[in-house]
Amino acid sequence: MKGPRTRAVPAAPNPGEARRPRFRRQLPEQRRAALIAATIECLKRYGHDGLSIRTISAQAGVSVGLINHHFPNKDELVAAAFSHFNRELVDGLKAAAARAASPAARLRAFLEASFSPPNLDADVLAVWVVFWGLYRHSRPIQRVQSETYTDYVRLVRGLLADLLDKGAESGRRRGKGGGVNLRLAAIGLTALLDGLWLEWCLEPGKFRPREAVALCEGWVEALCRRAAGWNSA
Amino acid sequence: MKGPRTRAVPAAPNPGEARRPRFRRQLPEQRRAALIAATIECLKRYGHDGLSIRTISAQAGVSVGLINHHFPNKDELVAAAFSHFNRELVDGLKAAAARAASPAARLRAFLEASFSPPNLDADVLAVWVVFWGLYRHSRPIQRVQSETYTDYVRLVRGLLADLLDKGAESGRRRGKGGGVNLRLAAIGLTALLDGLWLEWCLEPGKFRPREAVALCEGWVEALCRRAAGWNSA
DNA sequence: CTCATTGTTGAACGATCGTACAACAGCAGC
DNA sequence: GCTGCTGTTGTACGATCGTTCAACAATGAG
Repeated sequence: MKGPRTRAVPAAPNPGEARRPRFRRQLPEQRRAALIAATIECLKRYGHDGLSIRTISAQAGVSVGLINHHFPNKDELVAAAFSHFNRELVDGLKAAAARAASPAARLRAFLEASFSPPNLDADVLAVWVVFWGLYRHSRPIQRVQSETYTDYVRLVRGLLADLLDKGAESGRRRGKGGGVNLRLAAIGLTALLDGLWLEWCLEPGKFRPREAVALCEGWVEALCRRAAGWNSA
Repeated sequence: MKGPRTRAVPAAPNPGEARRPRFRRQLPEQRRAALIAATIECLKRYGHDGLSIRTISAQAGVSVGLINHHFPNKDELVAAAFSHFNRELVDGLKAAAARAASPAARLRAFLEASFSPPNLDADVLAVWVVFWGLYRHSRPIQRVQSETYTDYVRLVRGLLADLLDKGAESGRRRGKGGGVNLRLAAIGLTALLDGLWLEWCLEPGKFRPREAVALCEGWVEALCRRAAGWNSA
Protein backbone atom coordinates (compact mmCIF):
# COMPACT_ATOMS: atom_id res chain seq x y z
CA MET A 1 0.00 0.00 0.00
CA LYS A 2 2.85 2.43 -0.66
CA GLY A 3 2.22 2.90 -4.38
CA PRO A 4 2.18 6.29 -6.10
CA ARG A 5 -0.34 8.67 -4.68
CA THR A 6 -3.44 9.41 -6.64
CA ARG A 7 -6.12 12.01 -6.13
CA ALA A 8 -9.90 11.87 -6.17
CA VAL A 9 -11.47 13.16 -9.37
CA PRO A 10 -12.64 16.74 -8.88
CA ALA A 11 -16.37 17.38 -8.78
CA ALA A 12 -17.86 17.99 -12.22
CA PRO A 13 -18.06 21.74 -12.87
CA ASN A 14 -21.54 23.11 -12.45
CA PRO A 15 -22.93 23.29 -16.02
CA GLY A 16 -24.24 26.65 -17.14
CA GLU A 17 -22.16 28.45 -14.55
CA ALA A 18 -19.43 30.82 -15.61
CA ARG A 19 -16.16 28.98 -15.04
CA ARG A 20 -13.92 31.03 -12.80
CA PRO A 21 -10.25 30.27 -12.25
CA ARG A 22 -9.70 28.49 -8.96
CA PHE A 23 -6.50 30.42 -8.42
CA ARG A 24 -4.31 32.99 -10.10
CA ARG A 25 -0.74 32.41 -10.97
CA GLN A 26 1.66 35.04 -9.79
CA LEU A 27 5.27 35.89 -10.31
CA PRO A 28 7.48 34.23 -7.71
CA GLU A 29 8.57 37.61 -6.39
CA GLN A 30 5.02 38.76 -5.75
CA ARG A 31 4.06 35.49 -4.16
CA ARG A 32 7.08 35.51 -1.91
CA ALA A 33 6.21 39.02 -0.77
CA ALA A 34 2.64 37.96 -0.04
CA LEU A 35 3.80 34.97 1.97
CA ILE A 36 6.16 37.16 3.97
CA ALA A 37 3.36 39.62 4.69
CA ALA A 38 1.11 36.77 5.76
CA THR A 39 3.81 35.47 8.09
CA ILE A 40 4.13 38.81 9.84
CA GLU A 41 0.38 39.18 10.08
CA CYS A 42 0.10 35.75 11.67
CA LEU A 43 2.81 36.64 14.18
CA LYS A 44 0.91 39.78 15.12
CA ARG A 45 -2.35 37.90 15.55
CA TYR A 46 -1.30 34.66 17.14
CA GLY A 47 2.24 35.14 18.41
CA HIS A 48 4.54 32.17 18.22
CA ASP A 49 1.61 29.87 17.56
CA GLY A 50 1.05 31.74 14.32
CA LEU A 51 4.35 30.44 12.98
CA SER A 52 2.84 27.38 11.35
CA ILE A 53 2.74 26.51 7.69
CA ARG A 54 -0.98 25.95 7.79
CA THR A 55 -1.79 29.16 9.62
CA ILE A 56 0.37 31.21 7.29
CA SER A 57 -0.92 29.60 4.12
CA ALA A 58 -4.50 30.14 5.29
CA GLN A 59 -3.72 33.79 6.01
CA ALA A 60 -2.22 34.16 2.54
CA GLY A 61 -5.14 32.33 0.95
CA VAL A 62 -3.03 29.64 -0.63
CA SER A 63 -2.52 25.94 -0.12
CA VAL A 64 -0.05 24.42 2.27
CA GLY A 65 2.22 23.14 -0.45
CA LEU A 66 2.86 26.51 -2.01
CA ILE A 67 5.16 27.71 0.72
CA ASN A 68 7.66 24.96 0.07
CA HIS A 69 7.54 25.82 -3.59
CA HIS A 70 8.79 29.35 -2.92
CA PHE A 71 10.89 28.73 0.18
CA PRO A 72 13.10 25.70 0.75
CA ASN A 73 11.75 25.32 4.30
CA LYS A 74 9.99 27.15 7.08
CA ASP A 75 13.13 28.56 8.63
CA GLU A 76 14.01 30.38 5.45
CA LEU A 77 10.54 31.87 5.22
CA VAL A 78 10.78 33.10 8.77
CA ALA A 79 14.22 34.54 8.17
CA ALA A 80 12.95 36.32 5.05
CA ALA A 81 10.07 37.75 7.07
CA PHE A 82 12.49 38.88 9.76
CA SER A 83 14.69 40.54 7.17
CA HIS A 84 11.75 42.36 5.62
CA PHE A 85 10.50 43.45 9.01
CA ASN A 86 13.91 44.77 9.98
CA ARG A 87 14.43 46.53 6.69
CA GLU A 88 11.07 48.29 6.83
CA LEU A 89 11.77 49.59 10.31
CA VAL A 90 15.26 50.90 9.63
CA ASP A 91 14.33 52.37 6.26
CA GLY A 92 11.29 54.08 7.75
CA LEU A 93 13.30 55.71 10.51
CA LYS A 94 16.03 56.68 8.10
CA ALA A 95 13.51 58.31 5.79
CA ALA A 96 11.85 60.18 8.64
CA ALA A 97 15.19 61.57 9.74
CA ALA A 98 16.19 62.50 6.20
CA ARG A 99 13.12 64.70 5.78
CA ALA A 100 14.43 67.20 8.33
CA ALA A 101 17.04 69.84 7.65
CA SER A 102 19.25 70.45 10.69
CA PRO A 103 20.99 67.75 12.72
CA ALA A 104 18.84 68.56 15.74
CA ALA A 105 15.66 68.34 13.70
CA ARG A 106 16.80 65.08 12.17
CA LEU A 107 17.34 63.54 15.56
CA ARG A 108 14.01 64.82 16.77
CA ALA A 109 12.24 63.41 13.73
CA PHE A 110 13.98 60.11 14.28
CA LEU A 111 12.87 59.97 17.90
CA GLU A 112 9.31 60.94 17.13
CA ALA A 113 9.10 58.35 14.39
CA SER A 114 10.41 55.77 16.82
CA PHE A 115 7.64 56.54 19.25
CA SER A 116 4.79 56.80 16.78
CA PRO A 117 2.79 54.33 14.77
CA PRO A 118 3.47 52.09 13.07
CA ASN A 119 6.60 51.41 15.09
CA LEU A 120 5.21 51.98 18.56
CA ASP A 121 2.72 49.17 18.53
CA ALA A 122 2.29 46.26 20.86
CA ASP A 123 1.73 43.98 17.88
CA VAL A 124 5.02 45.07 16.41
CA LEU A 125 6.90 44.33 19.60
CA ALA A 126 5.21 40.95 19.80
CA VAL A 127 6.62 40.16 16.38
CA TRP A 128 10.07 41.33 17.40
CA VAL A 129 10.04 39.27 20.51
CA VAL A 130 9.14 36.09 18.71
CA PHE A 131 12.03 36.68 16.34
CA TRP A 132 14.38 37.30 19.24
CA GLY A 133 13.22 34.07 20.77
CA LEU A 134 14.36 32.26 17.67
CA TYR A 135 17.63 34.16 17.50
CA ARG A 136 19.81 31.91 19.62
CA HIS A 137 19.00 28.71 17.81
CA SER A 138 18.46 29.76 14.20
CA ARG A 139 21.43 30.50 11.98
CA PRO A 140 19.37 32.32 9.32
CA ILE A 141 17.86 34.62 11.95
CA GLN A 142 21.32 35.37 13.33
CA ARG A 143 22.57 36.24 9.87
CA VAL A 144 19.76 38.71 9.24
CA GLN A 145 20.13 40.24 12.69
CA SER A 146 23.81 40.97 12.33
CA GLU A 147 23.18 42.46 8.90
CA THR A 148 20.50 44.93 9.89
CA TYR A 149 21.39 45.74 13.48
CA THR A 150 24.67 47.23 12.36
CA ASP A 151 22.75 49.51 10.03
CA TYR A 152 20.55 50.66 12.86
CA VAL A 153 23.39 51.52 15.20
CA ARG A 154 25.18 53.28 12.37
CA LEU A 155 22.09 55.42 11.80
CA VAL A 156 21.88 56.44 15.45
CA ARG A 157 25.59 57.08 15.57
CA GLY A 158 25.44 59.25 12.45
CA LEU A 159 22.65 61.36 13.86
CA LEU A 160 24.55 61.89 17.08
CA ALA A 161 27.80 62.66 15.31
CA ASP A 162 26.21 65.36 13.17
CA LEU A 163 24.64 66.93 16.21
CA LEU A 164 27.84 66.93 18.22
CA ASP A 165 29.89 68.27 15.34
CA LYS A 166 27.52 71.18 14.89
CA GLY A 167 27.46 71.93 18.58
CA ALA A 168 31.21 71.76 18.74
CA GLU A 169 31.53 74.54 16.20
CA SER A 170 30.21 76.98 18.75
CA GLY A 171 31.61 75.08 21.68
CA ARG A 172 35.00 74.75 23.17
CA ARG A 173 36.39 71.60 21.64
CA ARG A 174 36.38 69.73 18.41
CA GLY A 175 37.45 66.45 16.90
CA LYS A 176 36.40 63.53 19.03
CA GLY A 177 33.36 65.37 20.26
CA GLY A 178 34.78 67.25 23.16
CA GLY A 179 35.76 64.21 25.21
CA VAL A 180 32.48 62.46 24.56
CA ASN A 181 32.81 58.84 23.52
CA LEU A 182 30.66 58.68 20.42
CA ARG A 183 30.59 54.91 20.39
CA LEU A 184 29.30 54.73 23.95
CA ALA A 185 26.89 57.57 23.35
CA ALA A 186 25.30 55.76 20.42
CA ILE A 187 25.07 52.58 22.43
CA GLY A 188 23.47 54.41 25.31
CA LEU A 189 20.91 56.24 23.22
CA THR A 190 20.03 53.05 21.37
CA ALA A 191 19.56 51.27 24.66
CA LEU A 192 17.42 54.02 26.16
CA LEU A 193 15.31 54.10 23.02
CA ASP A 194 14.84 50.37 22.80
CA GLY A 195 14.19 50.08 26.50
CA LEU A 196 11.50 52.74 26.47
CA TRP A 197 10.00 51.21 23.40
CA LEU A 198 9.90 47.83 25.04
CA GLU A 199 8.44 49.14 28.26
CA TRP A 200 5.72 51.08 26.51
CA CYS A 201 4.66 48.10 24.45
CA LEU A 202 4.56 45.84 27.49
CA GLU A 203 2.66 48.34 29.63
CA PRO A 204 1.26 51.15 27.48
CA GLY A 205 -0.43 52.79 30.42
CA LYS A 206 2.70 53.62 32.38
CA PHE A 207 3.80 56.61 30.33
CA ARG A 208 3.05 58.46 27.13
CA PRO A 209 5.02 58.45 23.89
CA ARG A 210 5.68 62.18 24.27
CA GLU A 211 7.35 61.49 27.58
CA ALA A 212 9.57 58.89 25.99
CA VAL A 213 10.69 61.38 23.35
CA ALA A 214 11.33 63.92 26.10
CA LEU A 215 13.47 61.44 28.04
CA CYS A 216 15.57 60.71 24.98
CA GLU A 217 15.96 64.38 24.15
CA GLY A 218 16.96 65.10 27.72
CA TRP A 219 19.62 62.46 27.45
CA VAL A 220 20.93 63.96 24.21
CA GLU A 221 20.92 67.45 25.71
CA ALA A 222 23.01 66.28 28.62
CA LEU A 223 25.37 64.69 26.13
CA CYS A 224 25.69 67.90 24.15
CA ARG A 225 26.37 69.89 27.27
CA ARG A 226 29.14 67.57 28.22
CA ALA A 227 30.52 67.72 24.70
CA ALA A 228 30.59 71.50 24.94
CA GLY A 229 32.69 71.19 28.05
CA TRP A 230 30.34 72.79 30.54
CA ASN A 231 31.68 70.80 33.44
CA SER A 232 35.34 71.70 33.16
CA ALA A 233 34.87 75.43 33.50
CA MET B 1 -11.26 -1.76 20.50
CA LYS B 2 -11.80 1.10 22.93
CA GLY B 3 -11.84 -0.95 26.12
CA PRO B 4 -9.95 0.05 29.26
CA ARG B 5 -6.24 0.36 28.77
CA THR B 6 -4.01 -2.32 30.11
CA ARG B 7 -0.29 -2.46 30.45
CA ALA B 8 2.29 -5.05 29.53
CA VAL B 9 3.57 -7.06 32.45
CA PRO B 10 6.93 -5.68 33.60
CA ALA B 11 10.01 -7.80 32.97
CA ALA B 12 10.70 -10.21 35.80
CA PRO B 13 13.22 -8.65 38.21
CA ASN B 14 16.68 -10.02 37.79
CA PRO B 15 16.97 -12.69 40.53
CA GLY B 16 19.86 -12.33 42.89
CA GLU B 17 20.22 -8.63 42.14
CA ALA B 18 19.63 -6.06 44.82
CA ARG B 19 16.22 -4.60 44.13
CA ARG B 20 16.47 -0.86 43.85
CA PRO B 21 13.48 1.47 43.77
CA ARG B 22 12.68 2.53 40.23
CA PHE B 23 11.86 6.03 41.45
CA ARG B 24 11.67 8.06 44.59
CA ARG B 25 8.55 9.71 45.80
CA GLN B 26 8.88 13.36 46.68
CA LEU B 27 6.76 15.96 48.32
CA PRO B 28 4.69 17.86 45.79
CA GLU B 29 6.46 21.08 46.65
CA GLN B 30 9.90 19.66 45.95
CA ARG B 31 8.76 18.04 42.75
CA ARG B 32 7.14 21.20 41.55
CA ALA B 33 10.35 23.10 42.18
CA ALA B 34 12.35 20.50 40.27
CA LEU B 35 9.98 20.68 37.32
CA ILE B 36 10.21 24.46 37.28
CA ALA B 37 14.00 24.29 37.33
CA ALA B 38 13.94 21.78 34.48
CA THR B 39 11.68 24.06 32.48
CA ILE B 40 14.08 26.98 32.78
CA GLU B 41 17.04 24.78 31.97
CA CYS B 42 15.29 23.55 28.81
CA LEU B 43 14.53 27.10 27.78
CA LYS B 44 18.19 28.01 28.17
CA ARG B 45 19.34 25.04 26.15
CA TYR B 46 16.78 24.78 23.41
CA GLY B 47 14.87 28.05 23.37
CA HIS B 48 11.22 27.90 22.51
CA ASP B 49 11.61 24.33 21.23
CA GLY B 50 12.53 23.35 24.76
CA LEU B 51 9.04 24.17 25.95
CA SER B 52 7.68 20.68 25.43
CA ILE B 53 6.35 18.28 28.01
CA ARG B 54 8.63 15.52 26.82
CA THR B 55 11.77 17.66 26.77
CA ILE B 56 11.09 19.03 30.22
CA SER B 57 10.22 15.69 31.75
CA ALA B 58 13.37 14.16 30.28
CA GLN B 59 15.43 17.02 31.72
CA ALA B 60 13.83 16.48 35.11
CA GLY B 61 14.32 12.72 34.88
CA VAL B 62 10.67 11.88 35.28
CA SER B 63 7.94 10.48 33.09
CA VAL B 64 5.70 12.53 30.85
CA GLY B 65 2.63 11.98 32.95
CA LEU B 66 4.09 13.44 36.13
CA ILE B 67 3.89 17.01 34.94
CA ASN B 68 0.13 16.91 34.65
CA HIS B 69 -0.05 15.40 38.10
CA HIS B 70 1.59 18.48 39.61
CA PHE B 71 0.37 21.14 37.19
CA PRO B 72 -3.09 21.29 35.65
CA ASN B 73 -1.60 21.96 32.23
CA LYS B 74 1.50 23.18 30.45
CA ASP B 75 0.57 26.83 30.53
CA GLU B 76 0.45 26.79 34.30
CA LEU B 77 3.85 25.15 34.51
CA VAL B 78 5.31 27.79 32.22
CA ALA B 79 3.67 30.57 34.20
CA ALA B 80 5.07 29.12 37.42
CA ALA B 81 8.52 28.97 35.85
CA PHE B 82 8.17 32.58 34.73
CA SER B 83 7.12 33.62 38.19
CA HIS B 84 10.08 31.86 39.77
CA PHE B 85 12.46 33.35 37.23
CA ASN B 86 11.12 36.83 37.85
CA ARG B 87 11.18 36.46 41.58
CA GLU B 88 14.77 35.26 41.66
CA LEU B 89 15.92 38.20 39.58
CA VAL B 90 14.15 40.89 41.57
CA ASP B 91 15.05 39.36 44.93
CA GLY B 92 18.68 39.04 43.90
CA LEU B 93 18.93 42.66 42.86
CA LYS B 94 17.09 43.78 45.96
CA ALA B 95 19.46 41.82 48.16
CA ALA B 96 22.52 43.19 46.38
CA ALA B 97 21.30 46.73 46.90
CA ALA B 98 20.41 46.11 50.53
CA ARG B 99 23.98 45.06 51.34
CA ALA B 100 25.25 48.61 50.77
CA ALA B 101 24.96 51.45 53.25
CA SER B 102 24.46 54.78 51.53
CA PRO B 103 21.88 55.51 48.83
CA ALA B 104 24.63 56.06 46.27
CA ALA B 105 26.31 52.78 47.16
CA ARG B 106 23.00 50.95 47.02
CA LEU B 107 22.32 52.22 43.53
CA ARG B 108 25.82 51.30 42.45
CA ALA B 109 25.50 47.81 43.87
CA PHE B 110 22.17 47.44 42.12
CA LEU B 111 23.67 48.47 38.79
CA GLU B 112 26.69 46.25 39.15
CA ALA B 113 24.53 43.29 40.05
CA SER B 114 22.41 43.99 37.00
CA PHE B 115 25.46 43.82 34.77
CA SER B 116 27.12 40.80 36.33
CA PRO B 117 26.47 37.08 36.28
CA PRO B 118 24.13 35.43 36.70
CA ASN B 119 21.88 38.16 35.37
CA LEU B 120 24.02 39.32 32.47
CA ASP B 121 23.92 36.12 30.51
CA ALA B 122 22.81 35.40 26.99
CA ASP B 123 21.04 32.28 28.19
CA VAL B 124 19.08 34.31 30.69
CA LEU B 125 17.97 36.78 28.06
CA ALA B 126 16.96 33.91 25.81
CA VAL B 127 14.68 32.69 28.56
CA TRP B 128 13.22 36.16 29.04
CA VAL B 129 12.56 36.58 25.40
CA VAL B 130 10.68 33.32 25.11
CA PHE B 131 8.50 34.40 28.00
CA TRP B 132 7.87 37.78 26.41
CA GLY B 133 6.89 36.02 23.23
CA LEU B 134 4.18 34.23 25.14
CA TYR B 135 3.07 37.36 26.97
CA ARG B 136 0.49 38.68 24.54
CA HIS B 137 -1.46 35.48 24.23
CA SER B 138 -1.18 33.83 27.64
CA ARG B 139 -3.29 35.09 30.50
CA PRO B 140 -1.22 33.36 33.21
CA ILE B 141 1.96 34.95 31.88
CA GLN B 142 0.33 38.36 31.86
CA ARG B 143 -0.77 37.92 35.43
CA VAL B 144 2.73 37.07 36.61
CA GLN B 145 4.25 39.90 34.62
CA SER B 146 2.03 42.58 36.08
CA GLU B 147 2.71 41.22 39.56
CA THR B 148 6.49 41.28 39.43
CA TYR B 149 7.17 44.13 37.06
CA THR B 150 5.57 46.56 39.46
CA ASP B 151 7.95 45.33 42.15
CA TYR B 152 10.91 45.93 39.90
CA VAL B 153 9.96 49.48 39.01
CA ARG B 154 9.23 50.19 42.67
CA LEU B 155 12.72 49.00 43.54
CA VAL B 156 14.36 51.30 41.00
CA ARG B 157 12.14 54.16 42.04
CA GLY B 158 13.00 53.67 45.68
CA LEU B 159 16.71 53.67 44.99
CA LEU B 160 16.41 56.87 43.00
CA ALA B 161 14.20 58.53 45.57
CA ASP B 162 16.67 57.88 48.38
CA LEU B 163 19.49 59.24 46.31
CA LEU B 164 17.64 62.39 45.34
CA ASP B 165 16.43 63.01 48.86
CA LYS B 166 19.93 62.83 50.21
CA GLY B 167 21.25 65.11 47.51
CA ALA B 168 18.47 67.58 48.15
CA GLU B 169 19.51 67.99 51.75
CA SER B 170 22.64 69.74 50.65
CA GLY B 171 21.04 71.12 47.53
CA ARG B 172 18.75 74.01 46.88
CA ARG B 173 15.33 72.39 46.82
CA ARG B 174 13.35 69.72 48.52
CA GLY B 175 10.05 67.88 48.32
CA LYS B 176 9.31 66.68 44.82
CA GLY B 177 12.97 66.25 44.07
CA GLY B 178 13.88 69.66 42.91
CA GLY B 179 11.71 69.72 39.84
CA VAL B 180 12.73 66.21 38.79
CA ASN B 181 9.85 63.94 37.89
CA LEU B 182 10.63 60.84 39.91
CA ARG B 183 8.17 58.69 38.00
CA LEU B 184 9.74 59.57 34.67
CA ALA B 185 13.22 59.21 36.08
CA ALA B 186 12.53 55.69 37.25
CA ILE B 187 11.03 54.80 33.90
CA GLY B 188 14.02 56.23 32.09
CA LEU B 189 16.61 54.46 34.20
CA THR B 190 14.74 51.18 33.93
CA ALA B 191 14.60 51.58 30.17
CA LEU B 192 18.29 52.44 29.87
CA LEU B 193 19.16 49.49 32.07
CA ASP B 194 16.99 47.01 30.23
CA GLY B 195 18.06 48.31 26.85
CA LEU B 196 21.76 47.99 27.66
CA TRP B 197 21.15 44.57 29.11
CA LEU B 198 19.33 43.48 25.99
CA GLU B 199 21.95 44.86 23.66
CA TRP B 200 24.80 43.25 25.52
CA CYS B 201 23.14 39.86 25.47
CA LEU B 202 22.38 40.12 21.77
CA GLU B 203 25.87 41.32 20.85
CA PRO B 204 28.25 40.84 23.78
CA GLY B 205 31.20 42.12 21.79
CA LYS B 206 29.93 45.66 21.26
CA PHE B 207 30.67 46.96 24.75
CA ARG B 208 31.71 45.84 28.21
CA PRO B 209 29.60 45.49 31.33
CA ARG B 210 31.66 48.16 33.05
CA GLU B 211 30.75 50.58 30.29
CA ALA B 212 27.09 49.81 30.77
CA VAL B 213 27.36 50.58 34.47
CA ALA B 214 29.18 53.80 33.64
CA LEU B 215 26.44 54.84 31.22
CA CYS B 216 23.79 54.28 33.86
CA GLU B 217 25.74 56.13 36.49
CA GLY B 218 26.29 59.00 34.12
CA TRP B 219 22.58 59.17 33.57
CA VAL B 220 21.94 59.22 37.30
CA GLU B 221 24.56 61.89 37.84
CA ALA B 222 22.92 64.14 35.29
CA LEU B 223 19.66 63.54 37.06
CA CYS B 224 21.12 64.50 40.42
CA ARG B 225 22.60 67.64 38.99
CA ARG B 226 19.26 68.67 37.62
CA ALA B 227 17.63 67.86 40.95
CA ALA B 228 20.13 70.11 42.68
CA GLY B 229 19.00 72.89 40.39
CA TRP B 230 22.26 73.55 38.58
CA ASN B 231 20.46 74.77 35.47
CA SER B 232 18.34 77.46 37.05
CA ALA B 233 21.18 79.45 38.50
C1' DC C 1 4.15 -8.40 58.11
C1' DT C 2 -0.52 -6.01 55.87
C1' DC C 3 -2.91 -2.27 54.26
C1' DA C 4 -4.15 2.28 52.42
C1' DT C 5 -2.44 6.35 50.46
C1' DT C 6 -0.79 8.64 46.66
C1' DG C 7 3.24 9.98 43.95
C1' DT C 8 4.60 7.97 39.65
C1' DT C 9 4.70 5.53 35.30
C1' DG C 10 4.12 4.92 30.32
C1' DA C 11 1.11 3.48 26.64
C1' DA C 12 -2.46 5.36 23.96
C1' DC C 13 -5.19 9.04 21.83
C1' DG C 14 -6.41 12.62 18.69
C1' DA C 15 -4.64 16.80 17.00
C1' DT C 16 -1.29 19.26 14.56
C1' DC C 17 3.20 19.86 12.96
C1' DG C 18 6.68 20.41 8.45
C1' DT C 19 7.53 18.32 4.29
C1' DA C 20 7.10 15.54 -0.11
C1' DC C 21 5.09 14.78 -4.30
C1' DA C 22 1.96 13.44 -8.11
C1' DA C 23 -1.72 15.56 -10.31
C1' DC C 24 -4.08 19.67 -11.70
C1' DA C 25 -4.65 24.00 -14.07
C1' DG C 26 -3.64 28.95 -15.42
C1' DC C 27 -1.69 31.22 -19.03
C1' DA C 28 1.65 32.61 -22.75
C1' DG C 29 3.04 31.26 -27.33
C1' DC C 30 1.73 29.25 -31.36
C1' DG D 1 -7.78 25.15 -30.56
C1' DC D 2 -3.59 22.99 -28.98
C1' DT D 3 0.97 22.57 -26.39
C1' DG D 4 4.45 23.29 -22.90
C1' DC D 5 5.88 25.40 -18.89
C1' DT D 6 5.37 25.94 -14.24
C1' DG D 7 2.79 27.96 -10.46
C1' DT D 8 -0.48 25.70 -7.54
C1' DT D 9 -3.15 22.27 -5.21
C1' DG D 10 -4.23 18.93 -1.61
C1' DT D 11 -3.51 14.39 0.09
C1' DA D 12 -0.44 11.54 2.46
C1' DC D 13 3.19 10.57 5.66
C1' DG D 14 5.89 10.18 9.80
C1' DA D 15 7.07 12.76 13.75
C1' DT D 16 5.82 15.11 17.74
C1' DC D 17 2.67 17.67 20.36
C1' DG D 18 -0.38 18.02 25.17
C1' DT D 19 -3.25 15.31 27.69
C1' DT D 20 -5.59 11.23 29.76
C1' DC D 21 -5.84 7.35 32.69
C1' DA D 22 -5.49 2.59 34.49
C1' DA D 23 -1.97 0.25 36.61
C1' DC D 24 2.18 0.18 39.34
C1' DA D 25 4.94 0.89 43.36
C1' DA D 26 7.20 3.67 47.12
C1' DT D 27 6.32 4.74 51.67
C1' DG D 28 4.28 5.54 56.23
C1' DA D 29 0.83 3.76 59.56
C1' DG D 30 -1.04 -0.13 61.90
